[in-house]
Amino acid sequence: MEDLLRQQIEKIVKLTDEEFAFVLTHFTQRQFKKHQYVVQGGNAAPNDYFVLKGLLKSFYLDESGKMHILQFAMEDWWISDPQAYHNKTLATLNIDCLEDTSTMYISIDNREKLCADLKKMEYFFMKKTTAGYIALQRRILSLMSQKADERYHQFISLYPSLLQRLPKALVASYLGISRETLSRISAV
Amino acid sequence: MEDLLRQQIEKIVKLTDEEFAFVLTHFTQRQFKKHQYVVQGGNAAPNDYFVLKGLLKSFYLDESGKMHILQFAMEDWWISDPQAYHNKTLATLNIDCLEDTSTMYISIDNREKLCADLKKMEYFFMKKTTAGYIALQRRILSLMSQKADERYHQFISLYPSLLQRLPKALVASYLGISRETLSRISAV
DNA sequence: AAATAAGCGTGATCTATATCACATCAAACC
DNA sequence: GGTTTGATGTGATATAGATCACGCTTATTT
Repeated sequence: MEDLLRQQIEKIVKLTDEEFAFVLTHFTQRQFKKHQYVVQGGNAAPNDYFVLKGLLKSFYLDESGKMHILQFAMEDWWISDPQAYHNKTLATLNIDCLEDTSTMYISIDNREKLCADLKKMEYFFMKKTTAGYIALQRRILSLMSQKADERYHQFISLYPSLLQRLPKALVASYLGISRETLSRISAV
Repeated sequence: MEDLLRQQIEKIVKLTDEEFAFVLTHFTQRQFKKHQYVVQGGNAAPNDYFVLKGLLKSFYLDESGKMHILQFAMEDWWISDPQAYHNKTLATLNIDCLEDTSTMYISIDNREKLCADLKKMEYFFMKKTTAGYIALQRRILSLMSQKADERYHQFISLYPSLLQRLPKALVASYLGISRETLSRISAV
């Protein structure tokens, strides 16, 4: 099962069995059930979760109580409150499970140790973060330059498998539109 | 003048004079004039620019020709087309100068060499990228959860000095609102 | 098996913001 | 020094999308 993690890392840096075993000592496994919270706003959130199985969402609740979804994470994806994680502050985001979920997480302290001791892993995280940065920039452009229907169609073509596991209302929230408007958009 | 760069790096990692001299060998200085393009969509964009003096913007032109500003960069900031830079692909963004500008840039190849030879610098870039990721996530939330006037007021309090150097129409484009709407928002 | 909640669609209405159209003033340029 | 260009404000109008309100169906829960 940890193979999933190794495969992902090895897409970027090659590891010996010993090195991967060493990497693994920095991770902890943890299971969650559907509806269970992984991170709650106001609490510490010192872990970054790699998803082995299942589906989660991270979201922000604004002053009026409206939910805004920042990210989904399914198999082979990572999820955290990055600000709380890297700056060791309290979470402003929430993360909960849309399905029963199995994860491996690494604490920020373990990550810092791992990067110090195995520079390959620092390189891996660098690549991962850079790719994430580029994806976020694309999402900003999409929010600024595209209409609701264009964003929905882009989502459909970008994440067809994810779409099938999500209620439409959550997709709408991720895209920054109301569920009623999304419901009126033709899927094709 | 390179002091500005050294100061920024040393906020995160300490460098000896020799190390900084070595870092500097990976950078090149370049001046640009107001209105001059630094990166043009469709061309290669293999450099990341650190601003010593001046002001630039990066922007995307959508199919209808409308401009969407992703970023400004003034003294002590960095600017590039991250996707073109890291993936060594052609630029989809444009970068031009709002004032006469003086920069130091590092090519992606030099950056890779520098990170390989001086791990401290890999750590520095890691921190910088992570901070950027967090900032982009905040901007996404702001676009999704805040009204035009709230975003404008947040911009004013976040970047008061930048505001004074920018025409309002560019601020509006950065915030994802029309210049007319921004003009109708009271500044206080 | 009944009861409650979640998911989805759809009509009616409202509203924030875009768009179009000018006018004014300052700045840059020939 | 006169002229084009850029920057800003503001009225009038249009519209994408939000919000409110309802019904129907399918899952969960007890």
